Amino acid sequence: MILHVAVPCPLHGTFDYLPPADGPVPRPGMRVQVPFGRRHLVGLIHTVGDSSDLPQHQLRRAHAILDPEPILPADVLALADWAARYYHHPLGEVLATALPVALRQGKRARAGSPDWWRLTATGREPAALDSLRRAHRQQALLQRLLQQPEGVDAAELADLGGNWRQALAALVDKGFAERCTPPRPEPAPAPPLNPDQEQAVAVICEALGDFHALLLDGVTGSGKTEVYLAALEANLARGRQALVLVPEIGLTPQLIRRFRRRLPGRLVVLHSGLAEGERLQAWLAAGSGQADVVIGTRSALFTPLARPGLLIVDEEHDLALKQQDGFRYHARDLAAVRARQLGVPLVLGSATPSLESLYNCQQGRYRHLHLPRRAGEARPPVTHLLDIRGQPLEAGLSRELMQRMCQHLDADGQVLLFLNRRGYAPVLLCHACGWVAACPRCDARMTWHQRDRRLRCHHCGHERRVPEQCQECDSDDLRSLGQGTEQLEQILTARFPDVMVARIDRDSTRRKGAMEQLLDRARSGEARILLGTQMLAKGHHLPSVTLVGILDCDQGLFGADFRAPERMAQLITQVAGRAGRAERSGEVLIQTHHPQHPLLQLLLREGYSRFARESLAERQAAGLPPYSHLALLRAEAVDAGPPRLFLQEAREWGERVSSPQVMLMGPVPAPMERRAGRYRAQLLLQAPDRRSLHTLLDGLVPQLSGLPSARRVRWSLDVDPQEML
DNA sequence: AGCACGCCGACT
DNA sequence: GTCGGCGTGCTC
Repeated sequence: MILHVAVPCPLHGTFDYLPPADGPVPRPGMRVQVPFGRRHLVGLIHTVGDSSDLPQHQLRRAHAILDPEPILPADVLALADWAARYYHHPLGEVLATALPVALRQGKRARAGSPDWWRLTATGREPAALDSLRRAHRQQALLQRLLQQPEGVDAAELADLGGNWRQALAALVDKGFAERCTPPRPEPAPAPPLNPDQEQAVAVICEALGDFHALLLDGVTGSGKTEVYLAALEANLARGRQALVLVPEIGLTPQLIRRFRRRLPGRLVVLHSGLAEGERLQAWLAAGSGQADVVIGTRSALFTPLARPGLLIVDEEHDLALKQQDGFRYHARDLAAVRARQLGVPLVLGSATPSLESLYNCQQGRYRHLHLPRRAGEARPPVTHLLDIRGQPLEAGLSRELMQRMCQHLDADGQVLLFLNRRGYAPVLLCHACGWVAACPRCDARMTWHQRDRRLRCHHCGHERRVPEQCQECDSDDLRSLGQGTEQLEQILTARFPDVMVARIDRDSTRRKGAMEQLLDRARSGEARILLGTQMLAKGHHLPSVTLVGILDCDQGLFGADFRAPERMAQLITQVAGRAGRAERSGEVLIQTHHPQHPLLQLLLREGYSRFARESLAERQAAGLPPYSHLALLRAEAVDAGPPRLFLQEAREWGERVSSPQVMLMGPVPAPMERRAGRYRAQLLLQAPDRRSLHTLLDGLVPQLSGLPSARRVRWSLDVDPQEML
């Protein structure tokens, strides 16, 4: 018997071992402890065979099988295989992303007791709460537990932040709280669906039990979540589990709470922010079938499911679904592979679907479901461009936008301002000599953060104090250029002293729970001006926003990346979607220096779907994805020479093995050549069809690691790159 | 990746 | 004479 084992190393293929002398019968999907060179690694049995390409005497014996049963089912192994081949990434590393850290390290895969807690009879007595007057954390926790006497999932207690575990232990010590079994609460009733939603739900339910790919294309506020919930309920009623992927878990606490309230089964959450043990327990609960719904970020795609029935990818256009380093997979694309393998439907949801998914609809590969109307009474917002050419601006705000803000605030409305630049100002400039503060490690300027008197590079994280004088001429006339969210907040606080301003960006939400707190203030109406970056654009339900202002959309019009216009359109549409979601209709104002720009005109006059259709036609004419296929070979090093040399050699190899229809472009320096102290370059491969691209990569990738120049660089291959940076 | 081996320069 | 720099090779 020969074990073909995948080991967590950047090496392609599997390694052959003799089975251990004793222990369980080895089967694919079990972990094995193996000697590897001078080390001992935890590998995964990929296949069990009866022969090896190597002579018997070169094989070593595995030390031990670590699992009594496979921890990965055949479908996850098959998915990993497919992904390793498609992304040309070492199988062992692919499988490593599939496993929770605890299992990668060889810990036992044992399900613990459920992490659910409730108050004891003593704990429910008023005296208990009184006795905790001096222990705020314990008091808050007890109050939280009082709300749900039948028990609370520890994952929800984490919302309390801080050291809640310690407080819980104290309550248990006092005899106030105890562990309990998860109750099955009565789910909250579903609101009535409108005909479009009904129709979408009907199609999804019809598809249950077989593979179908469905694109749920619903304008913001159209009630996609209700469609998911209805589909999840139907799937649960068939006794099946579901997997729901979201771009970033930090942005979806509301969604999770809603799922918990509404779904009858047990829901587990999987993301990188969880403690190792929590993550393992959630993962095991999915694999054993104890969890009914798994909601997680991209790596949750690899979660074993005992009785899978439905896959959902929410915000399928979102970039965060594609891993940007190491094993660069796209969770949406792999979800399609997994759904097909499992024979279950895949639902991709978005208000601004990716061009790739729309193309798949055109080709008849995906079925296109539309939710063209907002749910309930909500009407679509009215959108206008504000021509700011030659206009005086204050912190980036035009007079007209300021006036409209006043009107909306006077009318008891709420205002949301979007500015995609955090910090006080993106440039610090010497007015005497023109010197600007630049990052020593990147080809980029440092952003001035006035509040903590520091300059920060947003590309590498490099920080320094704000200099008092110019570093070139010693002048102390340093000025800022451009504006960021911090400056905007300052101006608004000064201009509207009676109105609370909530700034939501990476700096103001760094603290755990800070974002939820700020959003709560917005939702309660306490804060009436909200301003922020990207993170404000994503899916938050802010029902009383009546005016949305986009301060600067012009970068999106002239991006170097061919996907820049599509990203801009998605962002504008998503931000605009925050306005007028309840009974009030909303207004959206977009400041621009290019009011006549055809892309903006098209988006505003015709809407996102029409914009997307036109963009697809342009892609077709230009032979760009999805009408062709790309792979990007990147290399970086402390010096500029080695990356170019490596890529040049790669190109020469590529030309030798490739068919003439595959184009090799480069090597060229990356758009920001120096970043974090390293010079970066790239080689772009473009092919009219997947097959010729992959034939080339099949021949090329094995050569690369053997190249002498490969040792002098860090290189990586990105199949279907989403960003050319 | 990790960890060895190996071959050259500056130190107790 | 050694300690250690990182170039090179290998892992079933």
